Amino acid sequence: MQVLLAHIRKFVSLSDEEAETLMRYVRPLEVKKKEMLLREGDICKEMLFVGKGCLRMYYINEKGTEQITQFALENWWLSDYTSYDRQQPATFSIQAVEASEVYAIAHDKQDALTRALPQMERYFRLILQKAYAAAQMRVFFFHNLNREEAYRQFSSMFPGFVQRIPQYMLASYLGLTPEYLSELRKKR
Amino acid sequence: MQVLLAHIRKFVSLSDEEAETLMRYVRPLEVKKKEMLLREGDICKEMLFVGKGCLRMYYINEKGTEQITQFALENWWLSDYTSYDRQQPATFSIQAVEASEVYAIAHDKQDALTRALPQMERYFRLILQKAYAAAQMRVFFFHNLNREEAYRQFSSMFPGFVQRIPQYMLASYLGLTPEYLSELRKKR
DNA sequence: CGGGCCTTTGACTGGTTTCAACTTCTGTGG
DNA sequence: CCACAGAAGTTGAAACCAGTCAAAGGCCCG
Repeated sequence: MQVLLAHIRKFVSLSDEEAETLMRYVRPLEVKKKEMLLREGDICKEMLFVGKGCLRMYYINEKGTEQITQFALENWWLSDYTSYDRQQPATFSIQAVEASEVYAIAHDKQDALTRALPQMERYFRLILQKAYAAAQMRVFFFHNLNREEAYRQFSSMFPGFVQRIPQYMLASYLGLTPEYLSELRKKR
Repeated sequence: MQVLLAHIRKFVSLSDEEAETLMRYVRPLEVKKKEMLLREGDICKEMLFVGKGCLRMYYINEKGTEQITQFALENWWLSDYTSYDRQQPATFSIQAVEASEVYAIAHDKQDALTRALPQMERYFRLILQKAYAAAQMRVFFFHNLNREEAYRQFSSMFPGFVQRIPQYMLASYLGLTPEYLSELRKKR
């Protein structure tokens, strides 16, 4: 829980007493590798914060293969926000890539939380602003670069992460086939 | 200004008196077609709300051609959020596609605004949540569909909008060449 | 009415996918 | 602790989606 508190305190102030209050609205959970946190079609009832480990969000495309749209590492929030915002069936599934420590805030408790701790409204605004900014930059990169350049760029930006996940997941995230990624790796 | 007030009131309550207060923090501006609202390299000092008209966000890629990453129509907010959030030089430029009515909120006034009207913190959180949700769905569509399908999907989702903008801008936004788009239009 | 920008057309090119077969790695039960 | 089955990664050939380039035609706006 300390990881989450530390993250929040980077954006807003929170006394020890307020931290106590906060913890009553947070559900901590330990998940095993490959454990599912959200299934396509279910309602996304919680926002998920990764304290330790790694999650992925994906869907099954028409060819029947998994297409990864997002990873979440330490200190990132992950949700199907369309499902969360409107409480409608999810487009995406969320699964643990590694054994992970996750902290969840439920949609139906978020109102009460922000009433109890108004500064949390600001915190959520700021993390969403950063997440949206990252999404804009992602469009920039993947429009601008071809697949090969995208792979090299991504590898050099997150060298540790590339080792951490299976290659076929990286291929899926970058939008290329495992075969082609294999060819690129051979080249250099 | 009524358009903005109406939009805010869809998410949070705002008395007439509070609306008065709000207006002191908003800069309304009329822009002509092709007028620039942000240039790459400048600091994005404001969030922009489109009351009427249409804006586009773009950058110049290494080949020297404009690459559009986003459009904003009526009731949408647009900014280079990386630049806005960290007050650092912008990656993108923003320009009016049509003559437009725009309402701007300055970064250095946003704090004072949310102190004067705490419910605005909630408003911004909610519109960012929706914007981020839309960004997630966009990744879903454009990973899943090939260029032809993306074009047909987009045309059927926003038939009016496709008429409203020049073809080369649509091509740029969808990430294909004007020549190829022309070929697709001929086909059906 | 003219000039420049937008759109169309066609030939050629290449980056990337698909498919199928083979090899290597990994984890689970005996 | 080893064996083995399934999962993950590699290789190569053939096909295709989409880009590039060049040139001509259409259309908007001054």
